[in-house]
Amino acid sequence: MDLVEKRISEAFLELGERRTEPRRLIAKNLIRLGQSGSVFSAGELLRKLRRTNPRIGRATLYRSLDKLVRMKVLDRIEFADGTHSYRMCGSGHHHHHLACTKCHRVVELDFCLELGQIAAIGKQQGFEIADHSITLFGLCRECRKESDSGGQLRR
Amino acid sequence: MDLVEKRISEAFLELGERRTEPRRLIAKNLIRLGQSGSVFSAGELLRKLRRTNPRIGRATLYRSLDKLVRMKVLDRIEFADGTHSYRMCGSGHHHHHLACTKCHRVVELDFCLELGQIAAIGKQQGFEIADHSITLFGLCRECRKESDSGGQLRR
DNA sequence: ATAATTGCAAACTGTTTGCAGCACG
DNA sequence: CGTGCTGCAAACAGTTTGCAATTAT
Repeated sequence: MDLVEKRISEAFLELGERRTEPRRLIAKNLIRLGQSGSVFSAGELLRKLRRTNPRIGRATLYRSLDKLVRMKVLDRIEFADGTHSYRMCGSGHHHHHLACTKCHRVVELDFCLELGQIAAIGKQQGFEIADHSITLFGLCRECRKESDSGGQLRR
Repeated sequence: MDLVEKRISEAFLELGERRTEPRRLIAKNLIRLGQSGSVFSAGELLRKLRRTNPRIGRATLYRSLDKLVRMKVLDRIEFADGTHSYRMCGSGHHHHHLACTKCHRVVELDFCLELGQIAAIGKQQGFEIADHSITLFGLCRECRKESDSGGQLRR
């Protein structure tokens, strides 16, 4: 928790500089969101921030999110339908995601491709591979239950 | 080539029904795009369609693209920056992508995760996993050359 | 001081919707 | 002929930009 807090402020420091009020507020909220493992959209977070500080600017938030994603403190998860959400990285290290296509719940996964595999593909295709993303899609336990018990409407 | 043509018209048939002029035009263009392996955005394709038929509607194209993606005739590739492009599937079967972060060139890859691995994760997390996507990101040969020879500006 | 950062409003991009009329079968 | 499909225009969501005012250092 203090770890995350530190990573956030460091991230802000590293690119921008100043320790400002809006950034503090954003950090505070992200830390809480990190602890609960929540998945959220920019809009949702903005609404939440504005409950505390109604005058916080949309652009300010977007600028911060960008920064934090680039610093890999924040994950941006792309869903199959083209939408995306944010989520604090639970761990500092490389990982992938398992996402529920119905409720957009997201689980962090530790598994990965083998490095040799990636290297081989890179060489074969003449690409210098810098990164990769793996996302598994499906229904989570809860959403599965709901669909099981009789489709959209029960009688 | 006739394979693809067939898959496109079948896809149109399967969901919608009618063999209409705009759909024919879209199919024709997609076949060509499939042959050249090009990656394109909805907007680009719309512009191209309108060179032949300036009155073709934006919505018509979007509706068709949706359909074709759902039928897996067309791939929608999500880039790390949140944008996406389309590309005809070169092969009918399951595959993944390697994308250039600079020019958005895309290569189709045959490799995949092991089924056992996916099953294990699903069981462990209580998810019913239905699908997954893997995208490798990096610089393609051409873009690598450009960046090598002296950053943004040479003297 | 002074440069970074902010809030605001307007602009923008890409996509979706509602609907009257057209045209496929 | 009837209904599915189309083109249009307007609406929409999410994000970005330009800028004058504000604020951290």
